[in-house]
Amino acid sequence: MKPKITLKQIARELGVSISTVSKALKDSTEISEDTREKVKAFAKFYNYRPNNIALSLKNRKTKTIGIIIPDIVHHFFTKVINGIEEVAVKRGYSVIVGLSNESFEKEVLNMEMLANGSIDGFILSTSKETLMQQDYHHFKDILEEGIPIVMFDRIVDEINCDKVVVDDLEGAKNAVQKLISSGSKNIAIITTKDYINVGRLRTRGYLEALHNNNIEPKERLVLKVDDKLITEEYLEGIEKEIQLLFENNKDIDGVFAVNELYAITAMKVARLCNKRIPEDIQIIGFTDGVLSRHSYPGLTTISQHGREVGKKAAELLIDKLESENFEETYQTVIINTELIERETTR
Amino acid sequence: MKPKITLKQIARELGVSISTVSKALKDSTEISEDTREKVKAFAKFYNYRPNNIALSLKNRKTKTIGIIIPDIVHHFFTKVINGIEEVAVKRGYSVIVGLSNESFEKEVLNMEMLANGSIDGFILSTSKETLMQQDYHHFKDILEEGIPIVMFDRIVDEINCDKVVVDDLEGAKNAVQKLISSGSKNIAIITTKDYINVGRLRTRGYLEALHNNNIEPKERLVLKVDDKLITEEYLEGIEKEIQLLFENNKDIDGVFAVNELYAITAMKVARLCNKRIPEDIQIIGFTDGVLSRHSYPGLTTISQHGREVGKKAAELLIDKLESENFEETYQTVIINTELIERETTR
DNA sequence: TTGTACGCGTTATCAA
DNA sequence: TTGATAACGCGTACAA
Repeated sequence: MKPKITLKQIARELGVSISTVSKALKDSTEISEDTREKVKAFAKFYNYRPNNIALSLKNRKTKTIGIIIPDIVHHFFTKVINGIEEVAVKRGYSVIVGLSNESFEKEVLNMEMLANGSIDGFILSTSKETLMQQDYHHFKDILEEGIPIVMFDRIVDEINCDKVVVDDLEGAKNAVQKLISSGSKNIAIITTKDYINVGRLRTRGYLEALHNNNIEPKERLVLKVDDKLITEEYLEGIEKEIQLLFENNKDIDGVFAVNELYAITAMKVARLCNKRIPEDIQIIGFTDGVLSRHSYPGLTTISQHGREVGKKAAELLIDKLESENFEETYQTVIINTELIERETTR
Repeated sequence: MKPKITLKQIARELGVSISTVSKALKDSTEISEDTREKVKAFAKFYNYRPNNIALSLKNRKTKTIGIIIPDIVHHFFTKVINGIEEVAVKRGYSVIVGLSNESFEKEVLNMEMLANGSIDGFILSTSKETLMQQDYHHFKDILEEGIPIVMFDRIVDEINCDKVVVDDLEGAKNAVQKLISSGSKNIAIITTKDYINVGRLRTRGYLEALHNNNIEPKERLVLKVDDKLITEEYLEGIEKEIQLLFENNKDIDGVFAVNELYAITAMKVARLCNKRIPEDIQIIGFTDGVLSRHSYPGLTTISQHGREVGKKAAELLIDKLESENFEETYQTVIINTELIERETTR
């Protein structure tokens, strides 16, 4: 076993001082050609690399980004991480991931932990519990400490920081417009409870699209699923709720689901009701997922471009981190959505 | 803005020495009740928390685990991360994620970067390129440096370290046995090229199951897909290959696919060939994914228990990190698979 | 009971 | 051209 070598050890072996070694390795002209070569050869032989921790302590910069997300087993978040990581490595940063598991407490703990020197800034999407309780003191505290935050997707309006969001309103409008244009008359929406801003915006888009086409919205066609953690039993719960929606509203001929799971479940229920897709009923989802592409029939969706969200978020954060005069000016970047037509629409 | 407070600042404010503050905060009896209270009150007010970086430097332990995986947009890996994170936080560790993107170079770079003090140990799954090139010097180097590694799923036999694997052989045997028991006579396997040990083992399981049932394996029923990075065009490539398999072997009445994507694609092709599932052809996959559960019809699969893999890997690693006398004894833990019957088998 | 000194690994400044 | 010293933030052995 040969543990990592340090400047000190090199210095001792070569009979020079630590600072000489340090300078030699950085090609400082202060050091003679001779010793420079000697030191570099030795360092190379022993595969010397500066210790990141020591550098972090000295520079007061860790060159790592903390990502806090509610759930990693989720295609959208995973795409976002991918995007973040891509620009992070490109700009010399590492990425440390904390999962809140949709819990307020875990979100707070995780952030406090990482904020104690482990990271230079955060990129995060808020947990459901946090959104529900509307307790954002941890975000405020961390910003107060001078640690920048970039929020994405599930953002908090009350917090003043950079944000990257998907164009939920416009995307939803496009989705519903597509259904209308293709002949659906009675369009249901399967959405989340209102405290999730994402669901709220998509619901608004649904209503606006209806309005633009002079269609009277009907309360009975709006299903707000109680959005808890996804467990096996809960899944059945969603299915039951959607089943009820279909049974009580035999006239439904179009469905806009605010996420992939709801859309897929709606397809399943439609099949159970012997409705043909897309002939009898059109379905459209909102997601970036794998399910949509590989479902049968292929699900038409509004793609969220999660990767772009991540890339943009990382750029915003790193720009802020590396700007000398960190101006107190924040922006909200909106990433456009895209309608991907597959087989569940006509 | 109120930046993080340090021991030094507390000491200065209170007119005592740094070590007094340090001791007071740890309830040392060396310090008088009086100053202890005073210090603690002050620290609490200013929300003092020790700086992780300084602690890491001092203790020569970062209390963080480096995870290196080929691809985060992948349900199995995501489950594994989930498992790792769960036991990591429970035992006071953070998790830093590096993506190799199936590239040898990125794998090496990422590991070298993190090995310079950022992490205490690695949990990793090897990239395809690394497996293909069979160049494992970076693993050796890092182990040499005294940094423990736990490999999972795509392991490397030549490297001496702890490993956690799914029981690919047994799982594959069970899958094929299920097909045989349910009446399939001509069972095809859709697998990867041999350099992926996982694919190799599953292929062996397929052959063993056939053998156990006195069925002669047929070369023409074995499809080894050229397993590159998954892109849109590549996806079509797989589909074509499978289509060819079906067309050239009209007698196929059972398919064992070594991953979810192949299985789903096989289902698609079967539909195109007007084969009823499971009446005319049974299909079974090998995965932990979401696709299987939500596909139509629901895909029967061998579940890999990714979460368990992650949990076990994290336990092995942390145990090793925290054992005083890090014995040079390594184990390979095998996580059992489970047959989950859905609608693609009879 | 409190404080001093040292070390973790590095770099920057200043002195030799 | 080289080296000693201080500093980043913390904990601790030892001295006062």
